[in-house]
Order: sequence, then C-alpha cells, then structure tokens
Amino acid sequence: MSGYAPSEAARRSGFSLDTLRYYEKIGLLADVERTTGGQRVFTDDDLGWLVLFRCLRDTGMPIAQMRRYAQLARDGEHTADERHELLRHHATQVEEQMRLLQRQYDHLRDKIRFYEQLPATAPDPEAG
Amino acid sequence: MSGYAPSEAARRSGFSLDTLRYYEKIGLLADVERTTGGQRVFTDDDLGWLVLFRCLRDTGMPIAQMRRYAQLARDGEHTADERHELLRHHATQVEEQMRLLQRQYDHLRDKIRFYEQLPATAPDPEAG
DNA sequence: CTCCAACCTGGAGCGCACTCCAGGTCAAGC
DNA sequence: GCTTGACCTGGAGTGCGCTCCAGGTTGGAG
Repeated sequence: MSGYAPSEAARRSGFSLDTLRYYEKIGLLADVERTTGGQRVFTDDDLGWLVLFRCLRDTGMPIAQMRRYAQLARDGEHTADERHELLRHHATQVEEQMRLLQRQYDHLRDKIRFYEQLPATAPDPEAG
Repeated sequence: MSGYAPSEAARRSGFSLDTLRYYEKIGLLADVERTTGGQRVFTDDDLGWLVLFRCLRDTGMPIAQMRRYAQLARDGEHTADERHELLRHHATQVEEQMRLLQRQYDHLRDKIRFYEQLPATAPDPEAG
C-alpha cells in the first residue's frame, strides 16, 4: 500500500509522467524514493502532495507559489502559520476568480439569450 | 460619441494598447478605422466587440475560437446558428469549469480548516 | 512653427507550464 | 539469459498570449 511505479502514480494523480518528473526537477515534489536501479517509487505521501498540487493548480495558483508552500512544509512545523496564511490568501483569490467567472458567465448567457430571441431580427450591439 | 483614441479604447476595454494592436493583427478585431495619418480610431462597435472578447477570454475561450466567432459574424446573418452553437458549447465548458473550481475550492477550504484545528497536532496526510 | 506625447510598424522576446526527444538503463516474464 | 516495455537523464522545443523594442510619424497645445 505504499510504493507506486511512475505510471501508477501518473494514473492516480492525473498528471503525466513528464509532469511528475518536471515537478520533482523544479523542487515542487520533494526528492522521490528510488529503487537501487534508480527508478522512482512514489509513496502515499507523494500521492497526497499531488492531490494538493492538483487542487492548487486547478484553482490557478502559480507553480512558484506552490513551491514556496512545499518548501515551507519541508522546513517544519514552525512554518504552519505562514502556510496557513498562504492558503487563506489564495482562497480569497479563488473567491474573486469565482465571482468574475460567474459574472462573465451571466453575460455569456445574456448573449446566448439574444440568439434565442431571433430569428430574423436586427444585429445586436456588437454585430455579433 | 463614436471615435476613441487608442489610449481611450485601452482604458475603456481594460486591454493594453499592445493587446489591441495584437487583436487587430491576428484578425480578431476587424480592421479598425484610421485617421488620414494612419492612427487608429475605435468606434462604439469596436468597444462592444472588446467587451465580448473580455467576457470570452475571462471564461477561458482560446483566441482561435474567438477569432472563428468573429469571422462568422463578419460572414453575415446566415452564420447566426453556428455562432449560437459556438456560444452554447462554450457555456457548457464554463459550467464544467465552475463546477471544478467550486470542488477544488471546497477542498482548499478543508485544508485551511485543518490549519485552524491546530495548534500543536500531528502533521496532516500529505505532511503539508 | 515647434514641440513632444501619443501613436505607428515589423519583428523579436518573454513567462508559464509543460512536452518531447535521443540515447541509454532497468527489471519482470518467458 | 534474452527480450521488451517501462523507465532514466539532460536539454531542446512547444503553444499560448501577450509584451517589448527600435526607429520613425502624427497631431494638438502653446
């Protein structure tokens, strides 16, 4: 229950093999265990981190910031406040992002409604 | 009420001057009017298009697709169905995007809640 | 008429986040 | 032991959406 081949880790995390290697290379994922032959072995812990990275990535956090978070976690328990703050700050960004998305979605629906109030009317304000 | 200098168009649309020029260059914005000296003059119609582009961009539509939409609109009234379909299709993408964002936001809030149920507990599943 | 800030062009460069490649190694199944 | 598919490395390349630049032109204020 705690030793996954690269392909298995990729399957479970939804990241490509190249992305997993990339994340390790840039120091986002901490050094991953290896077999004597040098092949990666991912642990449940690594998988947990990947789930988090997916969450942060999907909500638009830049990699540099994720890396900062990961580094803080590696630095130990005394960085908990800073990590907490980092996530809270990110959450407010996400809230703003959600509001914008909702607003523009509403706008889009208006536009679509326009097409549904055709047929055979005059072109709309932006001729589109 | 219908002739804006580039800087004014930029201010009103929220796009940079470079972006406005870029949008014209790639054929997203139709050829913009010019003074005899060659300087751009944006119309209310152009501004309307920019509002739409902002909506589509903010909701994640790739430029290629926006360009397709704009081209269809230029092609005339008989493309209305296709434009309608394009927007409807995009709207479903946006809905999915919103669901994902909400889901990952909830996940993020859980993570934050974890930090709030400290202090001085054991590290969480992904040690973060 | 002069000045200078705003504008023009074509094209190069950038930042992000991967993605692909060549050339070689590892390890499980037969 | 051999085969073969999964894996390794460093580094180059990609796609997107701008952004910046040099070198020149325009046009309204004074």
